[in-house]
Amino acid sequence: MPRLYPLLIWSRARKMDNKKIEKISRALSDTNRIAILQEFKKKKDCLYCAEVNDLLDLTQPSVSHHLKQLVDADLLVPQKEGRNFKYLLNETVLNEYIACLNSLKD
Amino acid sequence: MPRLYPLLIWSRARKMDNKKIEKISRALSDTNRIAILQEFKKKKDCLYCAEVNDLLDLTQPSVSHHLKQLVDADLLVPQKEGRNFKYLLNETVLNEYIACLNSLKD
DNA sequence: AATAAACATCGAAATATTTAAATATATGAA
DNA sequence: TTCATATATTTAAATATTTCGATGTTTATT
Repeated sequence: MPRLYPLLIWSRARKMDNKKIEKISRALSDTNRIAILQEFKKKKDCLYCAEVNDLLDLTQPSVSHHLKQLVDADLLVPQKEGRNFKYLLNETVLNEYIACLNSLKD
Repeated sequence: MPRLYPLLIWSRARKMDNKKIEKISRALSDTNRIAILQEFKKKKDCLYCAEVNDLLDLTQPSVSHHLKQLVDADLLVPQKEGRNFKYLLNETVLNEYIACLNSLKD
C-alpha cells in the first residue's frame, strides 16, 4: 500500500466559464444595478432591501427584479432577517470576475 | 505677481460614469463577444476581422454587429488596412473598467 | 385571529437585443 | 473600367429585458 502525501492545491480563484462571465456582465449592464452595488461603499457591509427601494426611483417590483439579477449572478448574497431582507456583496465572485477581465490583457 | 509652480496631477485612470460602465458591461454580456476578446490572448496584439469571422459560428453581418458593440464601448480600436480591418484591444479602457469594479469593494 | 409591513411573483406593455437575408460600400486586382 | 473581396448597413423576425399594476406570501404586531 503506497503512502499518501498531502497535496497543496493553489487555487486563489476558480476559473469562470464564459456563460458565467456573460451573466455577471449582464447583471452589471444597468445603471440601477450599478447604483445598488455602489451604495455598498456608503454602508458598512450590508444593504437592506428597503434602502434600495429608497435609493432607486422605481416601484417595489422593479427593485425586486434588479436585486434578483444581482443575486442570480452571485454578486449579492441575500439574508432573510424577519420580514426584511439584507444583502451582502460577494467579493469573492467580484474578484473572480475581475481576474477574468485582467487575464484578457495578457 | 505670484510665482506659478508645476502641479503634478496623478490620474492614472479617468473616472468612468455609470452610463459608461453600463455600456461596457453590456458589451461584455455576450459569449460571442467574450470569445472575441479572449482571442487576443492567442494572437500577438491585433485581431483581423476575417479571423473573427472564422472564430464565431455566425454570419458575417452578425459578426460585424458584435464587433461594433465592442468598438462602440471603446474596448476595441478599429484600424483600416486596405480592404481589411484589424482591431486592437484598448487596455486603457479595460483598466479603467476594472478600476471601477475594484472600487466597489471598499 | 386580524391586520399591516416587507418582499416576491404574475401578466402585460414597451423597448432593446440578437440574428440572418438582402443589399450597399470600399478597396484591390485584372 | 470591371470584377472580386472584405466589411457595413438595412430590414425584419425572434427573443429578451425593463417596468408597472395587481396580487400573493411570509412574518411581526395588535
